[in-house]
Amino acid sequence: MLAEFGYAQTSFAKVAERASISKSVISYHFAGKDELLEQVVKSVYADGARYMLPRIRTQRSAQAVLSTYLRSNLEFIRDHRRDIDAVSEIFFNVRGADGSRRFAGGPGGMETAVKPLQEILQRGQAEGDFADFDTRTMAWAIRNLVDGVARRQAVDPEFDFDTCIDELGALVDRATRKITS
Amino acid sequence: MLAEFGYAQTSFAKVAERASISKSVISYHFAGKDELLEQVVKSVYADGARYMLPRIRTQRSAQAVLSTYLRSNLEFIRDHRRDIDAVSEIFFNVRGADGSRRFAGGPGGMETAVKPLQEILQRGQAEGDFADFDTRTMAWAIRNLVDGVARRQAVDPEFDFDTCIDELGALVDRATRKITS
Amino acid sequence: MLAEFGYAQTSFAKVAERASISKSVISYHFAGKDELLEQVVKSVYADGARYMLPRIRTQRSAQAVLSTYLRSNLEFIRDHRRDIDAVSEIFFNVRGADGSRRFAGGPGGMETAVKPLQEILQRGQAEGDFADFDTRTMAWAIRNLVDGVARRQAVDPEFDFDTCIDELGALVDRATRKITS
Amino acid sequence: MLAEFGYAQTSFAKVAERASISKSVISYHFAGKDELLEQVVKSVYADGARYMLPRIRTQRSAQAVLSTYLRSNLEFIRDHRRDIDAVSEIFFNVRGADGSRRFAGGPGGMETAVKPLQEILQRGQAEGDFADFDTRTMAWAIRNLVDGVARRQAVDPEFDFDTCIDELGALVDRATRKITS
DNA sequence: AATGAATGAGCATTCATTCAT
DNA sequence: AATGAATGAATGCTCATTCAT
Repeated sequence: MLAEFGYAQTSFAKVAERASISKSVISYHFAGKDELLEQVVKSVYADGARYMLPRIRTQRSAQAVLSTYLRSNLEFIRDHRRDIDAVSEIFFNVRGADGSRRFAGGPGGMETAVKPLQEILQRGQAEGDFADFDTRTMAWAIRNLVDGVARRQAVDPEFDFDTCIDELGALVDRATRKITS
Repeated sequence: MLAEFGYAQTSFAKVAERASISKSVISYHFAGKDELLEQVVKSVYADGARYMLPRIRTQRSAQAVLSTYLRSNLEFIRDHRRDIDAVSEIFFNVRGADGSRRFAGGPGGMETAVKPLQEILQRGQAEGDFADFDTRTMAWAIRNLVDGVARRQAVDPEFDFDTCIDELGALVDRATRKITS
Repeated sequence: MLAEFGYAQTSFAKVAERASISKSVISYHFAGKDELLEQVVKSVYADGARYMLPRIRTQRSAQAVLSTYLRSNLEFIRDHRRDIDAVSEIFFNVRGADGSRRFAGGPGGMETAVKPLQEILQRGQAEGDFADFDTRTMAWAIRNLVDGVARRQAVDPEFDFDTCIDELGALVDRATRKITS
Repeated sequence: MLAEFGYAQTSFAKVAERASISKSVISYHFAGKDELLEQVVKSVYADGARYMLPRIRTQRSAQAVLSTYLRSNLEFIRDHRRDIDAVSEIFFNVRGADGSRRFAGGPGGMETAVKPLQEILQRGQAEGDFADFDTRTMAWAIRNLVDGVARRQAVDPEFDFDTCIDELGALVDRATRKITS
């Protein structure tokens, strides 16, 4: 729904009609629109973590962790396209009264996603596998690469997911790996 | 306005109040909300092209062109933050009646941005400067990196633009350059 | 309301204020302005039929049927002046996007009213009671006579309904009856 | 314009666009919307009088005057369909602030049309040509018959004007003529 | 637990009109 | 004489939310 029509065009009325429930049941179960959306975000992030973490945990080296993180994240996006689109809509659109993005630092916010990634990168640099880049910028860059795939998937008819996973894996590898002569 | 409150919270009424004009003057000058937003997008893209193109044209090699493209694009984003945010909002939110993104392929759409970038990458590969990657995926990746900066700028208090420009320049260089032993 | 202020001056806001309800309740109960008006028309026509039909059905000869049709229709108009005025407003004013009258052929449209009248006239001619006139023109003429009474009632201070019923009955009788020497 | 789209859908903006003039020129030349419409009504009524009066004046007997009045009026309606439709729209729709019909008694109002007709009928009764009916009701009835033709013309695809003129002439003749044995 | 009816605030848009040029 | 720009009021309608049942 969110994924299909976008945030601005998604109303309780439409959601309720689509789900064959009454509008008021939404207000009944959630404190408000924002709480409903927060639940959606939390739920998708939990699903994502449930898929990715077991795969990542089998890895030892920072390099392998990063590569597994990237691959499993992209696989999750590939297999949960509508959910991911919905979360993008929410993350991008939900604002407080002052106009600030509500999900900026909260659950599902970028901070939550960037921090652990940055830690992997720092470990890789400490272990001598990664080149000497700014870990925060690299962490953001990788997140942008991943999130961008969700958007590309939505609009690019030439898009092939498996090629993309391989290519981005190679790209990130080249971008992070320390060159040894 | 758009940059500050987001698409869903930006109404004619608020725009008019902010600009100290009447609501109806907006409908008077533009055929509708969508036309107004289209004008904003076109105008910002024209500004961007006016800034970037002269810089890019001084370069010869694909490598230099790419690096200048990236740097000048980031500089433009740095110096036109509100405009860029506004365009992000519009690009992400404006939809047709069927829910499809209206700006997906049009002026300012991703296709318009990805195509020329892809051509630079193809030239670089032909000239033997760039590694053997999928040019379309790389072009999208670079666009995502650039657009992600606009978003990071909006939410990351630790963000330093000049570091970011240098780091992303190096990142893209490592990700594209052919390794010669 | 419609009867009082006319179609163009009857807005949701005024209706709501008059009825001491909120504007939105109108949109809640009806799909739109046109659907609301359609319901009004249907309802008044149903009332009219409920009044007229039992009276007409007691008659046998086409002459008696016509005279009872006319009299009962005028009585209904006399006793439901506001409703009739409202329906006139709607019938005359509601248009499609192309400017065509929406109710021209539909329920409450002239066709619906003219057809059965024409059949009575044809039967009367077949039975030898009515003169040799064009039944369609006569049917339209009788409808115009009847509908005109609603309008006259609205503007003519000298108007007396019972005189009018008698006079129009005699008029139509003279206009339709076959002269036998 | 009025004839085509109806009163409620006819705005200065549309009129101006159709006429290739600026909106403001309308407000410039007329005191307001109502004055403009009044001019339209006056103009059409003057045209009607210019067509009908010379024809009527050639007649002597009330019977001949009535028949010529009817025929020439219908001919004028046949040949000025759009104008007549426009006037119907105005007459039916223009209201004062209190909701009263502005043109009810004024130029083009029913009173103006009914009075002279009633006088013809009274003369005919005095001269012994017409039966003993209520002249005011008959005058209104004839006006309704005539005005109804304009409406029928707009919606009835089976309508044939020349048949209608002959039939209504005969109808009114039967309805008014004194029966002499 | 769930809902249908109702609501006030807000929406983009159109209206006839004004006014400086 | 004529107009383009601008406006306040009003339009039909949607919104998330409330509340009695």
